[in-house]
Amino acid sequence: MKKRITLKDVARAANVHVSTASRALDPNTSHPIRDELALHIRRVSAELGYELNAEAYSLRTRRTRLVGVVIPDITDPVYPLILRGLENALLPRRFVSIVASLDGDMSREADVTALMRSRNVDGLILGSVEREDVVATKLLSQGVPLVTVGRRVENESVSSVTSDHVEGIRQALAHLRALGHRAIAHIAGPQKLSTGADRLKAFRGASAALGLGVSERAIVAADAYSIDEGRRCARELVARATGTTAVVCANDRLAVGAIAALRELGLECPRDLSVTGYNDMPMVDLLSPGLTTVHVPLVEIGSESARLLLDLLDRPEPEREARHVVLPASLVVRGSTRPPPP
Amino acid sequence: MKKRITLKDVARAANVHVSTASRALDPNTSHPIRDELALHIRRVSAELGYELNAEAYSLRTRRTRLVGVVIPDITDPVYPLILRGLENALLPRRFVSIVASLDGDMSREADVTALMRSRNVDGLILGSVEREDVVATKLLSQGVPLVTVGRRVENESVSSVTSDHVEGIRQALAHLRALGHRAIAHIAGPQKLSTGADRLKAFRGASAALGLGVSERAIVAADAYSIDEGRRCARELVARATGTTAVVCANDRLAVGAIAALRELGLECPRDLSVTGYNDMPMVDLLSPGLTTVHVPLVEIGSESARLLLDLLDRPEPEREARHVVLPASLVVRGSTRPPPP
DNA sequence: TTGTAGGCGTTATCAA
DNA sequence: TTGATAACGCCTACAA
Repeated sequence: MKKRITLKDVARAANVHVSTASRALDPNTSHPIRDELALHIRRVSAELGYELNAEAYSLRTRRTRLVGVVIPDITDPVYPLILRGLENALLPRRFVSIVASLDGDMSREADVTALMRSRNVDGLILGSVEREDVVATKLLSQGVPLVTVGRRVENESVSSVTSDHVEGIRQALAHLRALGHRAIAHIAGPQKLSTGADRLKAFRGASAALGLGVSERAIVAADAYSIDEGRRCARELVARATGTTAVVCANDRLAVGAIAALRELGLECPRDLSVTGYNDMPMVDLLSPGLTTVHVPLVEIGSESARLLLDLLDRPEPEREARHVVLPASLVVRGSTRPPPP
Repeated sequence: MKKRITLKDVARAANVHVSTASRALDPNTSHPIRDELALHIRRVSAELGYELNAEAYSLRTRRTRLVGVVIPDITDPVYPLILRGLENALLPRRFVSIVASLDGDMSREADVTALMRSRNVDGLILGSVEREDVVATKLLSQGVPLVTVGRRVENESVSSVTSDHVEGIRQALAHLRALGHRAIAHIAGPQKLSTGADRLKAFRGASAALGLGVSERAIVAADAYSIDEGRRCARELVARATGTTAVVCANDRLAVGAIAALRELGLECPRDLSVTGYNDMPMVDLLSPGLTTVHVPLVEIGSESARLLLDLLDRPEPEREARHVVLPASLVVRGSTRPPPP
């Protein structure tokens, strides 16, 4: 590995002092430099192929242009899309992310964020938070710039980007009702998570608004957004909510598990029971039946959360008010829903 | 944000000089320090909650404990698993990765690796390389520690971790042959990629070994590992390779696309045609029919490649010979294969 | 066995 | 408008 060009090399080649070179290369500080000279220095720098040394810069300025990203489970297909959005927004600003997946083990949250802090990340994007999240709360109190993505914490002073659960769930219910369904069950997400709670609340609200009675026994909450939990909840529903003709699931994985469990019980979707999901994750259009689900702009959710964080970082500490962005969600109808059996 | 504890703080609190503190905290250099004193310093350090400043350390030692990872497309479900393996191997060594997805645009490879180099990554893990990869070749010549994952470059001096294509494809063909198939086609991967070329070669080899004639018109190569290309290739096969009863695909996405295209043409898999994939990516077991495919230990491929890179980094420059790890692959039979129609 | 001093590459402050 | 100098936090000869 050849020795890298440093600022000193550029300065020497341009016959100026390093401090002058430093200023000339940073648009923010190049004002005092004679235009002609600045141009010369920049040219020399380019010729030599000079590149700013990231560590030296960070050591001096205490900015790393590094953001930490924590997600619950990278094998959940929604996260690759969110990550893509993040990158799209981060790279043009020359920020880089270090990503950690908790792989379903929330107890790792503290360790992982500690590791990121030890790397002096400028800010954190958290996709793994619970509604009451001790780690997030502590980070906030320590003044770490924070944005949650996909989920919220109850504390309103943490910025967030989510989808419009109220509208998404409303559309799912309205669609089912229009098909003729009246007894509609809900497989809710974990109530520790804002998504689980928000969608359940949306389910109750929309049911009432559509004149659908909600029986408490037609609601069962999953412990995790997994296919297995979807299976379990579907079995429970079948056992205790007879007469149900449709089930709105809080998430695609729950829906996929539910459909599989129904099949194992001899019930065919959509013939016997209609099922909807949430997220429109990749591949659900290829299943048989294709999943009717609430489409969420996952890539935009990612890029928006990065933008929110960059915004925070651009602002001086006192002006860092939290913002809450809600992106539109809308139903996409496929094969897993149809009118109820006669 | 409170001021962080520095080594100087620890030294002051422990009544020693910073150099002593530095030595005491690094197991490699603590030999000269009096055991008792070293212990004391470590205790003080822990009490104060001292953490090494990553940038200062890197600036001084030219090591960042950062590795760059380049993958072709993060929305391809095989990569999240590979990334998980990478993390598993990297985190215990306190290495962190910065990941970039090319999103199918190979021309970004140079920029992305340049960005990573500008961040002074200790090494690179490349999942996106072509067989003749100019970027990889240049990086190698610059002495950058390099490992390719999932794919190889022709240049043998770049370490790689791949699956056993020969055995995987052989098992797929043997299975089809045992079911009674004789006219077996191949949807090959892009021939620019080692996986595409290796699996095609394996297909020819195994066909010969099993006494199956290979008609050249029963082989069509995709331009990318995408569902759409799978569609296109399947249509082409149907048009020109009549009599085919089974098709071995170089990749699951190609297989998924092929099955969809067949259905659009009124051919049902597996009734009319059997199809196999490669990778056993998530969700292919949930499709109808479930995909018979070659299972590849993706997580292990990831962790092994990280281990290979860490190994390189542990070695002094001259001793850095390349290694090529091949992990076992084996067929998992599901619903997409059955005996040919009579 | 411990302390001293210099420097990694950069930016910020102060003089000129 | 430019230059000199110190400092960011750490490691490592070299000296003691």
